[in-house]
Amino acid sequence: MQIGAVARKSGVPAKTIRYYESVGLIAAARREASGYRSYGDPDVETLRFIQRARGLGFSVRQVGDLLALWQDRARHSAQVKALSIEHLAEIEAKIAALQGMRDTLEHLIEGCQGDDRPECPILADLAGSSGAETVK
Amino acid sequence: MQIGAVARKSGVPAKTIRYYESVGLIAAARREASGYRSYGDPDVETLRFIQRARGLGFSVRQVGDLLALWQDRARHSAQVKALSIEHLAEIEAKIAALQGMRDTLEHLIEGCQGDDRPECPILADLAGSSGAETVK
DNA sequence: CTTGACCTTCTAGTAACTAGAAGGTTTATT
DNA sequence: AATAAACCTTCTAGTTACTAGAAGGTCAAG
Repeated sequence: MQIGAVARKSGVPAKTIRYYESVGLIAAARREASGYRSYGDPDVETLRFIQRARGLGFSVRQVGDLLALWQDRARHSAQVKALSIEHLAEIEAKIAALQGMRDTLEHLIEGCQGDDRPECPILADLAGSSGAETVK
Repeated sequence: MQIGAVARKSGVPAKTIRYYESVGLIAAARREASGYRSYGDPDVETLRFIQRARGLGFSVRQVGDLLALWQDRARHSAQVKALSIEHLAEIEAKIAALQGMRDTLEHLIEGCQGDDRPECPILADLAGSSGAETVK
């Protein structure tokens, strides 16, 4: 299989596959006589695994760790769980930060007339007019 | 005031102030005979404004727009409101995406024993074992 | 023998900084 | 005067995870 076919089957763009190879997330592919990369079905599986893990927000580095565990028959599920819990915490922190922004923003937007006059509590807040503070 | 003082007063690191200048978010500062950048109190206010807007998640580009509106006496609050609503939508989209990840991840983590055995529903899911799907 | 669909590598751009290097200026102290 | 400490300057490069584009090689069909 050439890279285009793997890309179609896995859903990972060919450019991204080359990128993953370049950063060492996946092993360098065998080459055909032409110099074209050559893949097999297991490679498609690997790319799908990567795709899903990335979809859950794991960083490429974390995906590398997961991949290693996946391919390690002697792994302990505790390792996978620990990695996942760590990532979950990061996600929750991001959610909390975004919710803080959302709440403040919603509040400010509500207070803004949104007409052709210049008065605007959003700008007033950003300017530091002591009003509703930009989240603590 | 030199850049270090403004940095302390505004809370924006000197390097970041230079960066903001380099990308045109703030005007190039006047220079002292020495070549050092020179600032006044209004500059501190501007940087605080930027700081707060960034804290609400506005992109540097958006902050530039907000800054322009802030300094425009003829602005319409509707413009500010529109920009903010747009940004709020982006934030909510991010929150939703992260919540999807969190829910899936939580579910998978719950199902994982986390012991010294290799069986792991997290890896199984990533491998595409049809189980709990990686969010729809 | 040319067209089209593939493939290759390499460079650079994206967002928003941050770190570090190499070196100039100012102020205080010896 | 010399020197040290604390500032400041510019420039380069690294961070994350790709993506776009350029220039060019390969292969099958017409």
